[in-house]
Order: sequence, then structure tokens, then C-alpha cells
Amino acid sequence: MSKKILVAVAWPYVNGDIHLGHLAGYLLPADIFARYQRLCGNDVLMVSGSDCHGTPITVEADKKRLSPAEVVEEYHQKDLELFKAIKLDYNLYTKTTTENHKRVVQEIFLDLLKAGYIVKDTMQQYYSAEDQAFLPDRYVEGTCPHCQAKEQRSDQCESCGRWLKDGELINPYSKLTKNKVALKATEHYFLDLASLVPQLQKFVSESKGRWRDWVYKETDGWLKEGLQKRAITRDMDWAIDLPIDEIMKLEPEKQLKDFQGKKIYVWFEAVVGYLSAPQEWVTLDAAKSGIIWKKNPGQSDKWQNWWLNPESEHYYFMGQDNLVFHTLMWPAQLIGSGRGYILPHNVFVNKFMNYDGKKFSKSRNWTIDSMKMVKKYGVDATRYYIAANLPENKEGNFTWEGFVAAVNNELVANLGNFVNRTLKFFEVNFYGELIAENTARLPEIKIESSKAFTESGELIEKGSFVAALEVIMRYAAFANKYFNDQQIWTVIKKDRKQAEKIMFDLLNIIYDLAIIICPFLPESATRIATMLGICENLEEIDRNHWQSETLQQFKLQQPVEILIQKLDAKVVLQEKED
RNA sequence: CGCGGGGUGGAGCAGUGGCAGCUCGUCAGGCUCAUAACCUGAAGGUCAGUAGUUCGAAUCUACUCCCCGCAACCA
Repeated sequence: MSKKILVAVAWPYVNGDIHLGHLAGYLLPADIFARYQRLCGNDVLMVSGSDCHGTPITVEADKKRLSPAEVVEEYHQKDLELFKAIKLDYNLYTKTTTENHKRVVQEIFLDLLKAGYIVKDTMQQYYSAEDQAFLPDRYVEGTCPHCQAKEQRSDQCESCGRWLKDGELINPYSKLTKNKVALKATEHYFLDLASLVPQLQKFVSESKGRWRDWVYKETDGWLKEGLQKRAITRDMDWAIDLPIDEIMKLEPEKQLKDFQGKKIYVWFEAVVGYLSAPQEWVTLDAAKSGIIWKKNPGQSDKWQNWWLNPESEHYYFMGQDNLVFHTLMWPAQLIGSGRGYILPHNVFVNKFMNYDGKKFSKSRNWTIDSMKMVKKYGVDATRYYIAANLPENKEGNFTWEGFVAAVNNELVANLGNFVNRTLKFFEVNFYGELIAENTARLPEIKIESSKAFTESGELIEKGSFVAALEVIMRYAAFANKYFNDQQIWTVIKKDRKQAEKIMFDLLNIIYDLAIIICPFLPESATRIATMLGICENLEEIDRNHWQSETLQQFKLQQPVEILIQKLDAKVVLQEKED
């Protein structure tokens, strides 16, 4: 039965490079999950894109003396290249600056406004008369009223540690232009989360047991604390317009007094991408260049099959900073729209991945260039180490020592070596060709193989990717043991028939492995398939079940080559110097 | 007392009431088909601390100590 699965990957913010933390947090897990679901035969739609609006973009643009659109384009292109290099298999990777996205955002805004879930309120914001602009708190500095320290942020004094209330800061000024700022009343739209609490409570309690326990608890904690209304408009330029014409057709109490400079707040709008991207996807075709676009064979071309189909399941992937936006805010938006959109089935939130014990930080130059890493050490080596250390329940830690050890001692020594020793033996002693007479696999191997598929599949479905990878590696270890115990190198000298039987099982284990590692290590999977002539590109293989298949004949298509290169510790540890 | 997470052999983790497990590393032995890879065996933990509940606690309760995330327009 083919299920419609939406793999909704958080939209990376394009004011900086994507680093390993992003990959570990949500990008790689989403890809593993999507690849797995496709191999199961499900109709998977994996979408995401660049999150392009908001103050941090304009700040970065000012810094680089570029327009916001240019900054967005620069990082968007870089991200696309990285995703291709590390083999993230999106159906669509777009941007929040498209007309389509704007249309869908405005549509859901109007739905919520009409339904009464969007309300108006007035708040105090720092305003610079000279710049004619409102400023976010973090761009306002001044003197602390408690300890008189200068150059303190308007929200907290780092000198005495005290929190400051609006208006307490003495002589506030703009950090950007140094111009004077003052509090000024400004009217905004707010999402009235409080009035959606009953529906949210129902949604969250139904998700208990399915979501990771800590994700449920954290969300439940927010609900218990009580949800406040949350501003969904800002005074700024680089954002999506309000549908003012449509709003003016509504009753006056739904209209702002002054729409001048009011735009949609980025948090409200970026998540709508999950809904807008599938709508964009169905209108595109393969000829479109400059974006990642892909349609799988036999895939539905109706976005409604994912969004309005009660049988469809939606899986979200994000870092922990995004948790409530996906467990509460976005569901609130979907429920409030009243259109019957499908709510998240599971929300796979990861903690952060540290680098040598410290948070990745662009400003402190504490980061790893993922692109360089992939090019230098290979996609699968990189993917393996990240996947084996995903911060699913607690923070993870990236170290170069760990990278070398994991790749050399686990990936190369176990999986890589098994494939290599088997194929080499096949090449030398069987001239790379085998047609099995007896087509049954050894029962003990069938059991192990089936266990590996079943267990890893169950773990992937509930988001335990680290554990799933462990199951897979244990199957590879079993394979090594089998090779060892059978002593095929001795048997072949006395009993060729028996050696053929052993080789038949060994080769089928390799076929199993190619399939089962594909979600994690797509490049290696394809190389195995190519060497053995199973298919051209294993990533495109048409399967509809996560189980073992038995092939009757094998023929090497090319000389056997090393599957995964061993890393040179000396070279890798050099990275620490940079 | 803001919300939430974590502290388990050298490293990274699993384990929510019943003899403490996994991967890697270490040590010893075996094999030689293989990328000095593979296989077997061993050593190594008073499960942060204290008090309690229980026939029985890493697992439940209370308190203490340490680390971390969110709480601020960093979406």
C-alpha cells in the first residue's frame, strides 16, 4: 500500500553558511527518512527551501553592501551546491521569495483573520526618527539604569546581568546607525494562540507516545505555561506584504489603522513553506533549472493528495530552536485556517551538534566547512559519522578524532572490508560470475537478513536513526563472521560446489547491504550495485518493500575497487590547526 | 523555586523495578580471502551524591552538586 508521505524539512535561514550542525540537526535525518520511505514504495514528497526574509538578512546585506535579494541568492546557491554534494534528495528545494509562496501565505493569513484567530494590538517598539525605522531589541544599545554600564543591549545588561524592561535603557541608540531611538507605539496583528489552545491540547495529547518523549514534554510545558498571542507583523521592508486589498474588503475592526510599513513577520511565514512548496512543485517540470526539482516515477501530481488526504502522513525535521514553531505555532496556523490541512504526524527534533564541545559559531570562526569536508573525505564518510552521532536525545559532539575512528574502524573495517573481501574473492576465484543452481539461501542467513531489515525499518520509522545504523552495521559484522566461519578460501580448494553455495549467500548479503545502507550511504550503495550489475543507480531502484530479495545470478561489471577509502589520520587531524 | 533535558566501565551511548548492555578503544589468542582488515576470549563500572519507598532501584520519591537548551524580534 503506497502511503503519501510528506517529508517537511526546516527551511535554512540564508544569512550564513550551512554547517555541520545543520546537517546533523535536521538535514541528514530528513534525507535518511525520505530515502527509506521511498524504498518501502511510499509516495514521498520531500520539500524545503531557503528562508529569505527578516532582519538578520538585511543586517548581513548591509554588512556586505549588497541588497537583501543578492545576499539571499548568494547563500541559496551555495546551499544548493552543498545539498547536491552531500546527496540530499529533495523533490523541491525552493525559496520563500517566490510568488507562489507569497500567495499561499496571504491566503492562510486571510483564512485566520476571517476566522477571528488574528487580532490587533498596540505595542511599544524602539523607533529611530532619523532612520525612519523601527528596530528590533537586539539592535538597540544604551546605558544600563542599574549599573551605568554603557553599550548594553536593550533587553539585558551583560555587566550586571539584570533584565531590562522596555524603556528602562538610558539614552538608547541604534547599534547600526548610532542614531537616537525612542519607544513608539505601533499597531500589529497577533496570532491569538490562546483561543486555539483546546484544539492544540487535543493535538498534542494525541501525539504523546509517538513524538520523542522530550519533545512531548517540552511542548506540554509550553502549553501548561499558557500561550500568549504572538505578533505576526513587523515594521520592516524585507518581508512578505500583507494582502491589504483583501483586508480592506473586510469589516473595519479587522483592519489596522495604518498599514504603512507593516509586513508579515518571518516566523509566521516561513513555516507556510511546507504548504506552499508542494503547490509550487506540481506546477514545475524537469526543464526548470537553478533549483532542485525532482519527480519520482509514478508519483502523484496533486499537492492535495498530501495536504488534504487524511491517509497522508507528515514528518517534520528541525533543530531544537524550532521546536515550538512546529509543535504549536504551525499546527495552530493549520487548525485555524479551517481548511482541514493535515497536522504533523511526527516532529523529529534534534538537539545541537557541538564541535569539540563548543557550539558552532560563525562569528567566532568555530565552524566546519561541510562542502570542503564532503569533497575531501567523501559523501558517505561524512554522512556516516554524522548519522552515527545524531543528537537525537542529547547534544552531540563532532571531533576529528571521532571522525577518523568511526570511518576507519567501523565503516571501512566492517562494511567496506566485507564488501571488498567478498568481491575480490569473487573476482579471483569465480571470474566475477555466478549462476546459482540451488536458489535457496541458508536459513540462518535469511533470519539475520530479515532481522536487519525489520529492526532497522522500525527504528527509522520512529526516528531512531543512530540505533538503526547500528543494526545495519551489526548485520555487516555478522557477514564478516559468516565469511570467517565458512572459510571459503579453504573450501574452494576441495569442494567447488560448496564454495559456490557460500559465495551465493555472500553475494546476496552484499545485495541486502546495498539496499539497507542506501538511506544512509547512497553513494556506496550505488557503487555496489554498479559493480555487481544490479542496476545503474541504486538510488532510483524501484522497490516496494523493506525486505531482502534473493538474486540468482551475479556478474561483475568492472574490476573490483575499494568501496570506502581509509582516512589518513595525520591529514584529517590537520583540520584542527585551521 | 520560569520551562525542559542530561550526569552509566578510557570515549560515545542504550537501558524507566528483577542477575548492568552496545559500538569504539585496551590486552591476549586465532585466521590469512580482505583496505595491518576479519574472528575468538579477557580486563575494565560502588549507574553524580545523600536520604527514602520496595522483597528487590541505574530505573520510583525528596533534597544536593555539576553540565546544557529554551525562556529575550538570533524564524
